[in-house]
Amino acid sequence: METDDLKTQRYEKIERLKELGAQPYARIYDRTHECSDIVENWEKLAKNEESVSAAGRLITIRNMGKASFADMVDGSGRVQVYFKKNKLPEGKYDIFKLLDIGDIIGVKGQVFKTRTGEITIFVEDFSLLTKSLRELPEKFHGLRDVEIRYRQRYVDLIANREVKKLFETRMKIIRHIRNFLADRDFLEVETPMMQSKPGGAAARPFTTHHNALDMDLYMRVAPELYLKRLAVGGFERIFEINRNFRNEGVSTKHNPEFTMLELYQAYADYNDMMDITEALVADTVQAVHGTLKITYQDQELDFTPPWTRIKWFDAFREIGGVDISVSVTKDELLGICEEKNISMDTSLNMGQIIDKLFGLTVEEKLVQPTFVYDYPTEISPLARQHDDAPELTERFELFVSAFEVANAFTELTDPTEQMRRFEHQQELRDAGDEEAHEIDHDFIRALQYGLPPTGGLGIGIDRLVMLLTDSPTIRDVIFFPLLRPEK
RNA sequence: GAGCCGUUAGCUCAGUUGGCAGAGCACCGGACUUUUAAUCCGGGUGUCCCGGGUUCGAACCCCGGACGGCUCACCA
Repeated sequence: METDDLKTQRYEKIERLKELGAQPYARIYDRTHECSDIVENWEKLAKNEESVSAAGRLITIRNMGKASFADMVDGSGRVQVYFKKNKLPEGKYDIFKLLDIGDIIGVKGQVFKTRTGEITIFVEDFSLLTKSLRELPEKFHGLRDVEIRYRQRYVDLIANREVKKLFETRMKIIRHIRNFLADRDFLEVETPMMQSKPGGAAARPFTTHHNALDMDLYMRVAPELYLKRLAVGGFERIFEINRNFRNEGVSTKHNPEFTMLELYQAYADYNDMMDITEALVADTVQAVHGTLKITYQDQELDFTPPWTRIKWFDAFREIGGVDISVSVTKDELLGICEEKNISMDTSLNMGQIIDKLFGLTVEEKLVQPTFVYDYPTEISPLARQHDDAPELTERFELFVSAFEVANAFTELTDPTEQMRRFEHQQELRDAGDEEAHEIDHDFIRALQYGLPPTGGLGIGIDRLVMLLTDSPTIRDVIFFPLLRPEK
């Protein structure tokens, strides 16, 4: 046999099937049960001698001459099917013999239990519904090659059932979060993904172009500034779960497009945001695992509230071993880096250095859920400063297993102060910090109409899903992670 | 963007000192009417990622490239 030709073989089989009266690509099939229903309710079904119909993909075939067993899976699970030549309509067994692993079929028959105890459909009649032209990966080892798994996720989902389960968990987590927020009277809204001015986070955007209007547009790096505009408009409890796009590195924790929850609550502050974060995450962990203690990459994580809350400068000193105050100078910081053998790009600005140093000395040690709060104003351009300490903001981040999961603050509502912050950002930008904010005059205008005191929260959904599914890389929780094109 | 590692049959993987390209599953042919990674007999289906080089001879050694993974950098 020539090589090319599994597909050739299968095209030939299609012709033979057609000659035998089978349609290789059927329109529809009426099912009475899903596979798992049949397995769960088999006693009743067998006793009543009910004829059931089910459909699914053949994943194994054990041929024994004039009879054969096969396993069939549908969206619910797996069931065994039994084809016996003299129980099928005349000539139908010849059609069965032309079926391959990977084909999708519909079967009709009675349920019974084999002498080895396997619940099985005794097929009285069946139809080919969709012929498969490609071989599925080997049944025993499954599909391991991560490149094929990510590029051809459809094969991964067929070959590795636990991958399908993982994504089902992802969807359940998101649904759970939506329900949690709906129960608390939050409305889900949608704001622009394409923005003429990207804002709301310190990140480099993707650029695109609108032809008819001949204008450059940016894929959003965050919905924040639009959501706050809606808060100005009178929406007191809103959230958005949607994609953000950042034109930055790809890693086990970063994909260029990722899913973010942002929520805003009027007449609330960052303490309320800590409470809602704790409740939302703990509730979701409980819903997925039935417990608040889970394992992530061999680490025990305990989500039982209350979680540790530590001030940013206290964390820096107690956990990072960096004893500084908010009046620290750039030279002092660089001295500390040298002392600690941390290589630091000296051209970075003050905020970038202090943020990076915090990341390197503190974050990696925050394994159990920990709120770090009261961030420097320098690195928090959209957060409200403390009344009695304007160099600090009412902002926190949540860390779990050494990575950031949430970021929240009491929103800055004073348009004059916001303008000052934007102007400072613009200076940083002019000095070479490409991630610093541009001035958004319309956002200032919105604040001038009056944003009520508001608390805001962002949670990285992909990272939360990683934690709850014990996934070592973000690519495992995104159906189609970004890869370079093939060939 | 940098360093390290990987790429061999549809899939999972071996491949000796540089000397005819291998196994299991899948697939094809045959046997088998309750199997469970069914079993038994027969069959190897290949651009060894790509392009150069060294050599009598390269999957193997050297150079360049592609894609992927990990670590770092950047970030969430």
